[in-house]
Amino acid sequence: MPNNASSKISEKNCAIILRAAEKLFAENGFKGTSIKQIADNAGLPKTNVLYYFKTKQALYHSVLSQILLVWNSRFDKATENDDPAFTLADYIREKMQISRKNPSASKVFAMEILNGGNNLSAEFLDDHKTWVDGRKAILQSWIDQGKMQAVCPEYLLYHIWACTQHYADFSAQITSLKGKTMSEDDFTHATNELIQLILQGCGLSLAK
Amino acid sequence: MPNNASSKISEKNCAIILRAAEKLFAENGFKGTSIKQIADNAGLPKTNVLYYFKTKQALYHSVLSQILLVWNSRFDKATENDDPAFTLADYIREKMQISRKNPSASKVFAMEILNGGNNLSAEFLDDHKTWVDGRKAILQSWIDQGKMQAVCPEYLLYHIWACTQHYADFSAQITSLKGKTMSEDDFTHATNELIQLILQGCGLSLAK
DNA sequence: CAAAAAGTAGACCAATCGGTCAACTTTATA
DNA sequence: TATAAAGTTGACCGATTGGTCTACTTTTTG
Repeated sequence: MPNNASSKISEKNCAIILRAAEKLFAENGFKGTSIKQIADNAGLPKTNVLYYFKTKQALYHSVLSQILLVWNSRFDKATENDDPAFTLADYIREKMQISRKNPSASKVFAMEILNGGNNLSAEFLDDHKTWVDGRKAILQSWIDQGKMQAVCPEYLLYHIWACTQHYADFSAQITSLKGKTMSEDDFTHATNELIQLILQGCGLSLAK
Repeated sequence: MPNNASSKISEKNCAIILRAAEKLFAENGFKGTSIKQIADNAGLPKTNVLYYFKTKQALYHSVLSQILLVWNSRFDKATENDDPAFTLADYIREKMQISRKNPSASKVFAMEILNGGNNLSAEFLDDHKTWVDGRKAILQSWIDQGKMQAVCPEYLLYHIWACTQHYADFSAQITSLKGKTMSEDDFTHATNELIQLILQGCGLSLAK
């Protein structure tokens, strides 16, 4: 567990371990995943995993913070002067891409929240709240400017998260209903349907 | 584990055990919950739990099927002649009520799907697909009749599920952001916002 | 090139877990 | 009320788990 990602070996092995751990935690949960499983999946002996990550909890925390680190978006930098329709459509597209490209990350996060979110740092929670407050303010200003219909910004955000994350978290259900996993085209279709639903639901449109 | 819910004692104890198990499975997952914990929570010795439910898996399956049993809705009996706006609003209201009244059930189901859904019976999966196919047909007929805008019925269902279940499954995140748990009024507000979003997103309105 | 640091790895351990067994008490029934 | 069935319970067991210890090899570095 080199704090400064020193050597090449350490960097490579940690990455392999984190990838294996993320996948297994997503499939079987924290308690349902053993260090041995992670080690086998990473092609390393168990002791080696414990060498880089002192405890299973520490490894889980690393997986979690690695996931949260990547979750930034162009919406982060949106301003009152931006166009709501374009900005929201863009945000939805980004979140759908994350669900498509990294479903395991979404699942681990979902499971963490589902179980109470007690492993999320106060720091992350603070940052998250700050981000949400910022987005709410921008949405409200768009509403005040008459750029979009008066909806509650907070619940709008919840609904966007819910729908986009659903395609990662509930992929097993969708696969079962479709009889096959969602293709690239299916994802594009779902994304367009969702953008249309949300924008129109807020009285917005992408048409120029 | 009396198959025919014979005696009063069996009935009562099974109910207590199932309630405790549902709560704990929702909080800690299948592997994260021990029979001892369930027994303690139910106020019974561990052996007694194993007397009614032969294995932990069997208990989990009982919890799961008990959850699925309750999930019927007035939408089940909707027809082509019904009003889409009213029917969908009603369905959303029902699903939001379930999230409010029985969040643990929703969480257990979510976790099951998240982990692949391998504990759901082929029978349930079949019934579920039949239900979805039926709803899709009704939605499509509403569209064909010009009663609502042309949206993909399948994805619309996904989005309704995603949003309504979000309020149960991600309650920890919402609580963290709000600084308090959602009140009855908050839930009503969220429900109205969601109904407005979905209906308007489908070109519908509740106004007479 | 030698010493230190980093990485690898098997043996091992205490704790916990799911589940069994046998002995007992309570409840239902003929 | 006698007998069977249902319910209760502690003792116990093998398997798995997270984690430690020690010894070894490889890599880095002065």
